[in-house]
Amino acid sequence: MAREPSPAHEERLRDADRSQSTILAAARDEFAEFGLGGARMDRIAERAGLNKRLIYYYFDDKEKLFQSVLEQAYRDIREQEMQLRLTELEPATAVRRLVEFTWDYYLAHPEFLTLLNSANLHRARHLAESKRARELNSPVIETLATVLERGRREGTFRGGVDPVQLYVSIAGLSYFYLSNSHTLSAIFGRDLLAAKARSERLSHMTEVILGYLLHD
Amino acid sequence: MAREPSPAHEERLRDADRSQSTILAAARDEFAEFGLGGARMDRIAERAGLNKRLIYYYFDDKEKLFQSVLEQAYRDIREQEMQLRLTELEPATAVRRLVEFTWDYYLAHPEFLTLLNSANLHRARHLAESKRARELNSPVIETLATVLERGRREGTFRGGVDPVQLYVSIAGLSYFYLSNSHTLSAIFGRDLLAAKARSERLSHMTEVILGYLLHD
Amino acid sequence: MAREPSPAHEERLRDADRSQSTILAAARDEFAEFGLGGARMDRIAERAGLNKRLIYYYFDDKEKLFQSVLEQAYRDIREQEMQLRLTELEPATAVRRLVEFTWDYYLAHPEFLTLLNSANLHRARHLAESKRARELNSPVIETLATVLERGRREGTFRGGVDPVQLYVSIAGLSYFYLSNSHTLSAIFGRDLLAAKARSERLSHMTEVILGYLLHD
Amino acid sequence: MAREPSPAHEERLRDADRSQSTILAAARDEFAEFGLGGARMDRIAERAGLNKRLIYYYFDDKEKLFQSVLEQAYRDIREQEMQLRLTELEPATAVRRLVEFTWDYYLAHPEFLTLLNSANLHRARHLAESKRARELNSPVIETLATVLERGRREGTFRGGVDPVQLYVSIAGLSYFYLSNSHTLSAIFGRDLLAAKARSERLSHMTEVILGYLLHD
DNA sequence: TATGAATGAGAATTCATTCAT
DNA sequence: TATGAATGAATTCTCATTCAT
Repeated sequence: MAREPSPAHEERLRDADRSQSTILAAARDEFAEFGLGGARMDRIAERAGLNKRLIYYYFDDKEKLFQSVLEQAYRDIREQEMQLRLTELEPATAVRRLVEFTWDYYLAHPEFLTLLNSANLHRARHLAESKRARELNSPVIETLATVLERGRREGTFRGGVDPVQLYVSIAGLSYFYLSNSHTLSAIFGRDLLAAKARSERLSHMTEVILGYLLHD
Repeated sequence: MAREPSPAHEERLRDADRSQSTILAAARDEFAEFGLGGARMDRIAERAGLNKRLIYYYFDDKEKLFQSVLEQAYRDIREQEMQLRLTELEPATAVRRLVEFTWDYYLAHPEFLTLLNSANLHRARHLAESKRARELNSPVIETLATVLERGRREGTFRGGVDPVQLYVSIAGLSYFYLSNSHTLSAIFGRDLLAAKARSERLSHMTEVILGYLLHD
Repeated sequence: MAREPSPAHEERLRDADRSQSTILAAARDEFAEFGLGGARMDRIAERAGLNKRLIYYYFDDKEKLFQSVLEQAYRDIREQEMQLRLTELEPATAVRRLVEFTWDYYLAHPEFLTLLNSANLHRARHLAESKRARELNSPVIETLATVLERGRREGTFRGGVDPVQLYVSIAGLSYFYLSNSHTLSAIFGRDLLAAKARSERLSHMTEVILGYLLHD
Repeated sequence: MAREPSPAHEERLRDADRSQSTILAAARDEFAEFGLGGARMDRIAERAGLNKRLIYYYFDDKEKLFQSVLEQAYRDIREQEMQLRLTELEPATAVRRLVEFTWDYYLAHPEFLTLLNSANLHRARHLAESKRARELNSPVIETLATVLERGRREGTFRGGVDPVQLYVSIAGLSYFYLSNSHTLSAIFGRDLLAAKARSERLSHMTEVILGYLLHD
């Protein structure tokens, strides 16, 4: 007997959705703070203000929960990248914009860095098992290719630049500095996250990337 | 009456040293493979072929063991950096040499990357507690400053380049690619560690750094 | 919407209470037999017929478990003391009654003695941490004060007797004999817990206390 | 070939004796502080400033070491009791002297109390295994019998007093107060070891014992 | 959908004791 | 007589997971 879903049913569904989101957010914070090995299901439940059993109900086990958190993290950054509209800008401005965006996003979402680290520690097993791994590919790569090509045609950019390599380089310049800010700060004996240090880093990175790309 | 240490006594001391080194190596591999949280003292003992109790005898607990492993890892890379003799090379060659060295070292010592990640996940607490943290500073920074200055005076390099920023950038270009090779491979759907991909990456990085530094 | 707890819910709660009581009783016996240091969490779980993990679930750790056992032991003896109704008896009879009660209680609850010894070995740390320490004060002290005062007014008891001192003395006469019965038996070469020895001890103690209190 | 012991040999023997005494003292303190179960062989070696292996060389194992400590503790108090010369005093003075001595000794040797407690927790197994257990019997018992008899003949003491019972009672009055001073202090909320409290306790105990013994 | 109670398999750490010299 | 190195068997405590409702 097919029935119209009752309002009560709908409400329960919304509750269910909300619970899952709450759990995902709590798990993301826990995994980000302690890594996959150090995260505690108990604490995730506590952070979420929900019963531990419910986590298992929705996500089966810790590994699958981590996988879901990881996918969500990728979806989040991809969604932001989608807003960039780089093709509407001058090539140099577009690249500068991408450098800034990457830097700002990593700064605002430090959990993204530690989640990536955890994923890689486990040899990206969690992505390999994800059917949607390829969907997590950045939309920026395509855009960047267009930007590079236009820059080259305009004569401002050098040719022969692989957009994937450039994308990875732009990410790496921010990533290493921020992901390792604690050890670097300890070793250099100064706070790499102070406002001045941050702005100097951003200038440097922009200069490196544009200095490399731009013809003289 | 102070006595000469007997040969037997000396040998025992060497045994003690050897045991500690063996444990450190085993722990390094275990921590690199599973992270601090995922590492198992049992497995470390097994890898070392020594009694688990002995680890505690020499290193007190897991945290201190990790700290020792981390310090050793830094000492290892610093020792290699010391051999570089960059000042004896032309500025551009010196920089190229440093890019290659960094890349090769990370490739040959993937455990260094994961150890760093673990250390940062724990906010470098283990370095902060290390009295020798500042001693872990890279000797290359000084050398790089000299190289940059000479290049600028010769007119081949641009001026105003902070050697620390550049050092971090060179490291970051290799680090991100290698540390995240698993997730990147999954997402791009190709093996980033294949020989061809590796040589392309090295070329790209060198071009980026030298393209940025060199005047035209 | 707050709901009435279901019968099933209530039963589970009762189970929880029952489990905690079972654990407490098992722990009391184990601590009494082996002391705090010699007690084994494994054995407590076995005695309780419950999973070891559950002990930690309810009592956090061994120390807190001991503290709970200790508080319970005090509550038990205080509850019995509360039944004594000493004020309804003649002063001399009341004191005799208290001596007998103390003796009988220690005889019937040898675990109380060893628990006290353990607590003192640890400098009463477990009581100091108990918010309810002061509540464990004996209700008998107050009663004894009344009894002593009435005896003095009647002219049968001597004056100037501190009820706390007397209470401690009455306890001490039984306590030392019973708590140290093993060493004393070994040294004297006779069984201090044989029926005859026990009745002689009770007579002696009563004579000491009343001989001291009573005017002639 | 029987030889005269060489001076060097003698010296070694004295060293050996000294080592054993040092170990015994260290063990006594450790057992007194932590009980038999809580004592650590490592700490005993550390306290003694001697190698742990040496303890096993002289005392076989932890149990035998405890037994030796216990025997030594009894020998110490018996030796002091031997100096009391109670028979040279008036009966009442002699008893008062014994009460004071017991109190002072327990105060000065709190380790004696905890050692006794530990011994009893283990059902005096360590004494039972000692061939010299009966030798540990107090010489005071005999003396006390003489004193009581003389007091009775002089008409100052009541008759029918068992010297063993009295000895136990005198010990018990001090023992309970001091052995349980921590719990009692916590429960009564005042420091039972403060100077004033101590002198009040001694007065009370003397009054109890003499009030019981003395005719009017 | 939601929950408190319960569990088995580990995991870090401890400890008395022995080895080798 | 004396010692530093080494060990196996516990022991406390943890953790992901399941049960029962």
